[in-house]
Amino acid sequence: MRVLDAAFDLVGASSPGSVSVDSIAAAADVAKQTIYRWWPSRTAVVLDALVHATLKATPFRESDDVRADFERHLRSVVTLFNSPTGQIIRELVAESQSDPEIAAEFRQRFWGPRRELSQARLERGIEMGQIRADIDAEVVLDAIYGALWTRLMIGHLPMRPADASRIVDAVWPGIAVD
Amino acid sequence: MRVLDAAFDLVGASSPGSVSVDSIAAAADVAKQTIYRWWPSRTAVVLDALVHATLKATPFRESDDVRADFERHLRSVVTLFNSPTGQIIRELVAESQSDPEIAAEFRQRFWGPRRELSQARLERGIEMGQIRADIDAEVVLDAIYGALWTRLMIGHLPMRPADASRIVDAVWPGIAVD
DNA sequence: TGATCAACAAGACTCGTCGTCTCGTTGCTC
DNA sequence: GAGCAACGAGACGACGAGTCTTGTTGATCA
Repeated sequence: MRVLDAAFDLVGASSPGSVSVDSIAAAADVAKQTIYRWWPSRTAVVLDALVHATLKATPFRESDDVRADFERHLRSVVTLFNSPTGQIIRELVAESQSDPEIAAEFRQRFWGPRRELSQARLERGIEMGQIRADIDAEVVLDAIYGALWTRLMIGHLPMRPADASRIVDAVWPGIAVD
Repeated sequence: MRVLDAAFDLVGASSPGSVSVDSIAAAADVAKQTIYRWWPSRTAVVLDALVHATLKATPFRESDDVRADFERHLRSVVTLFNSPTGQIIRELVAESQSDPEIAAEFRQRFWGPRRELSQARLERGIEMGQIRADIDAEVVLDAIYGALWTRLMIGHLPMRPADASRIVDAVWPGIAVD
């Protein structure tokens, strides 16, 4: 879809919030009305572009070492956040603050599926005897991934692949068996 | 300052992004030009209102038990995020995504000072022999506080005081001595 | 071949908000 | 009481979201 590609390129390349529907329409060589025929709002286009572009991004590899799997996955999240996709995510989270519907849809279509993958990996780790069974999975995942999400949204520090290891270093002793 | 009070009340009470300069001016019984005489932009007013309202909020108590201090502080952050101030923070982080100047000022005036307090407490903990000296302080703080910041910005789960304890439970074994 | 119709491009339009500008008023200072 | 800075009130221009109109295209079916 030309519209989604144009939205992805424009939002990913420039600073969030600076991309108008007119510019997306112009870049996609499409009439504005055509965009509103298929999407209810500007942000819905951007959300669709994000979901469309990240369907296969950052998969969760399942080896026999849960900790290594998490570290690997965190590393791919760092790469994703540092890519144009990171700009799009920033824009959508920003928009979510003033639009509950976008917030709900963002959680349902982007956040939820990824959270479920992480959660499933955590539970498998428990079954495999590598992770304690009495942890609060939500809190643990918020601590692990929240570190990166916060850097994405606040921008107080850059994200580097090595940070993935350090995050796991910080959290793992609290959840590992023994 | 009537303008700051009005901005705080309006933004804190309604959903972020729905408060215009006109409505702030009307609520403060002030001409719009007066606002622009003292602040460069709408968001600057909101940021000022936030800083003004939280000068003394969530202090860091320093007992001889670093872990208890962090848990207590996290609890106060939960309260802050669940209050109208949380709405204002959400709005400012959202605005930061499209305005680098606001982002920089938000980090400098709100995020920075609070981060320094946490960092200082962490370092004192190291001196006191309760925290390992080889931790990455930034990553540890991002994991601890990022869990709450992420819930604030994504809204996937509510924040409850008990979560403060669980966050500390999850992270502490990774940073405590022994 | 020709009628029908949905999707389309182009662009005018309304509406709300940001930020600027003008003008007349207030209240303080010398 | 003259001068002046801050003020209230409100008009104004710019801009982007979303709607609406008009004329065109291209596929389907008789």
